[in-house]
Amino acid sequence: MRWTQTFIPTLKEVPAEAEIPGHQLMLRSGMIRQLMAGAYTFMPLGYRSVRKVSQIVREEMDRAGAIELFMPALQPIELFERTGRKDAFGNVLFNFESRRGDRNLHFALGPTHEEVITDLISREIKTFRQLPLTLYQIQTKFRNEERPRFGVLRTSEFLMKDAYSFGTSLEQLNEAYDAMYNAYCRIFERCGLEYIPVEAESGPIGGDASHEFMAPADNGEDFVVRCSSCGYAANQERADTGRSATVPPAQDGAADPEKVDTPNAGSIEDVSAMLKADPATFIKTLIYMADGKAVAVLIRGDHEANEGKIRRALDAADVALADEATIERVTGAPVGFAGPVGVDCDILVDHDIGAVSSAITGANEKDAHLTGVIPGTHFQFEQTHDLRNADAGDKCPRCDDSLEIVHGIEVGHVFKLGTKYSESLDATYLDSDEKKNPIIMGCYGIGVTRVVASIVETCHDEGGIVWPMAVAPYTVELIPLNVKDEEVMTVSNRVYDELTAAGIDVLMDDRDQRPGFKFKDADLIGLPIRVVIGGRGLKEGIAEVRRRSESDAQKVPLVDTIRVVQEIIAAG
RNA sequence: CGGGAUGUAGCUCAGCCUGGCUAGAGCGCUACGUUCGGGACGUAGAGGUCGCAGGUUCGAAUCCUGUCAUCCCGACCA
Repeated sequence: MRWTQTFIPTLKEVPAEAEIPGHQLMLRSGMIRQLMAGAYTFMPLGYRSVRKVSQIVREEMDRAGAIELFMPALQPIELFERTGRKDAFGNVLFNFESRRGDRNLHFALGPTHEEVITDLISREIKTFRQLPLTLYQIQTKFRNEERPRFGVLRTSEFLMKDAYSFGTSLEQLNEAYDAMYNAYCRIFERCGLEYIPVEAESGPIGGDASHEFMAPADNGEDFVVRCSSCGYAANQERADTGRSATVPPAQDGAADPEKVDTPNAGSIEDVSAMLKADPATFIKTLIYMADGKAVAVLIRGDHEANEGKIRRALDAADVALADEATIERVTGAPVGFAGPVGVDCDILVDHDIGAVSSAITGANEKDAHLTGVIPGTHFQFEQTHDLRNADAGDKCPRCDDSLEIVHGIEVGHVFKLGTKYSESLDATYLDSDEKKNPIIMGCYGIGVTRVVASIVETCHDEGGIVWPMAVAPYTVELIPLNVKDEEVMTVSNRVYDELTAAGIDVLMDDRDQRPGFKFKDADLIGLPIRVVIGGRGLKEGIAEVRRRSESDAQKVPLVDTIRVVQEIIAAG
């Protein structure tokens, strides 16, 4: 492709709306343009990378035995009502009505395709002989993001590969899951994207039923907890801590807690400022409703409660913070003054509480707190649990080292669904005993446009993008330094034709611009290999070949140019 | 959805607080000339309903009210 014949509007200045490097670079390199918040046009350059990533995804899905199909983005709302996800998605689901003749039809724009594919399978699959089967598509998804962010990283419309496996047994599910997991590793490796597979929150199936693939990036919205010695990695919601139970014995003759006035100070922050005390000496008492029953959850003041862990500790199906009325009934005080001493419900205690020797807690009385509260003495408990988010420095659950926290971008997710959708949409098969069973499903997603954004976000230097070879919009940027010089252009055109004939994606910057200008743009758009043809080099019969990732160019005899480029490509 | 900020030329921004003649700069763009190996220079130009609507005022980019849009922080995220 010749630059003058395509459409690559680069920007010298950083657009005001872009905050993070990846967004700035995609805008500046002319890869994307914004239409509105959360919706972007992929320009010719950006779209080439999208297609390269899509192609890698497609090849690896095919290799893993998945079969491609293409489903409608436009879907009847009724399917989401049947699975209960109309309410679960809430405002995130685009749904609207439209007239057709004298009828009013109610549609959704697909946020993902479990419903559509399960409905399809329910109609077409009759017998165990037709299974297992894994289907996938690469399609635009729609989610009404409350807050689109970071350019193409978080949008209301995005390109996603979604795959669904259907089987008759847990073994078939595990086989499909493993195949997808391995395919994902290959995909991210081929894309040149650093990734960490992490254990993720997986709902009722538990265990290893869900993994997220995270690209480590400072601007990532997710937190990954990992151990650098044993490789344990999990997202922050899921991560276990290697802490153990500590139940202190009751102390005889310990002084009673002292009540202090804390007018209008209901938060840990307020009270710690008022009493000049470290939040780590507080016990935070959160009143939760677990399957309709109130529970007081005790967490150290400087920690974050984790609802998933609380739910599992209580073996409850549903856990949520209690409403004000419940809190007042249980504690006898307004919100903000709950404490474990004298609270009228069960208590659930985090591991770290046992180690607090003398704590500040709510007094279960308006505008008052207790100091000198001794766990095990002033309130009793028989067991402690892991109830909070993991933190940097916590002990690893698998080895003796400690955990660290890194930011990450979620680029893929594999999930053992089980029979949630097959049951609600009646997707069943007949087994060899002629018995009807729900099909066992898995779902597997990769955000294609998000992968592109993650690569740009993580692969760049001061000058611009530094594309990994496999996903670069073009592999080579060929720069004739002076397009008015006939000899330079003759040679450049020849090299261009030869590179093209060798099957190499080449972009020739044939614009009538000064060399410095073109070099800057070349660094910006960041193609992996730069070939420069200039009058000076021509006198010596050489071209300059430079990898974008290296600072020095090598002088190559003109006749060897193609070979050298091919060698660089082969070396990756 | 809660909090904060911004909206002036294609882009980046000044001007607004303290209202006043024809609304500015740099970059980009057009023409001509000089230049030509890391974002050149000169000359001459084009380009603006100051987001939109209403109000206050003799007079509004500037003050007030509303509204829309975008961005940031937080909540949410099958």
